[in-house]
Amino acid sequence: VSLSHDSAVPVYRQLAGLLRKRIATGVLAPGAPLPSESSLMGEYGISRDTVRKAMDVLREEGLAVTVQGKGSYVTTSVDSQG
Amino acid sequence: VSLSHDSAVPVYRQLAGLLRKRIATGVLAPGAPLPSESSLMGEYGISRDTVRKAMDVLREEGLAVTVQGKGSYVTTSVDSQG
DNA sequence: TGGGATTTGTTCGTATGTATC
DNA sequence: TGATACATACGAACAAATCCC
Repeated sequence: VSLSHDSAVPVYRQLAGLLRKRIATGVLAPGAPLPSESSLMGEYGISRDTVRKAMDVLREEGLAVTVQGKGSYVTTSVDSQG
Repeated sequence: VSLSHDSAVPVYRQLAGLLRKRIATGVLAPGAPLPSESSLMGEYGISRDTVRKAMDVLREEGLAVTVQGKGSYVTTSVDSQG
């Protein structure tokens, strides 16, 4: 699995889609920690800025929650307020 | 206070003028921090590029100084070298 | 109590591409 | 052609929260 800079789809959206699929398929279960920013940077050879934009997307979609100093986690029922 | 895209005056110059007035009237005193790029982006619904162009104008006029990782500040006497 | 490592939060610096006027 | 404006992407610095020893 890799990301392309030669795509019409921005890299940060490609990464968001990739993580979204892991969540949808249960590879990342509710409450599970998502990879840290630095690990995603290293794994895909992208900048922190791009990683964070991808996380922004997932948070807006309600799929992830982030805690400063800890990390990001797949949303659980208690994280949802709807 | 808002900015218009339907003006002969570019948005970045409108923003520069708006901040210049705040400085002139003392709303923003010497040494005071100016709003961050992201807050100005959000407040006026404009891009970072446009915000930065406005700050360029203020710096050229000697009204503001900018420090990476910190922010921009209204010029004080010690900031001036003339 | 303290210090270091890890992680996220926020800020500015720079470059490139695209679209519009 | 050039100025304006937005989006994307990578860097760099500083700040704050967490965790562990």
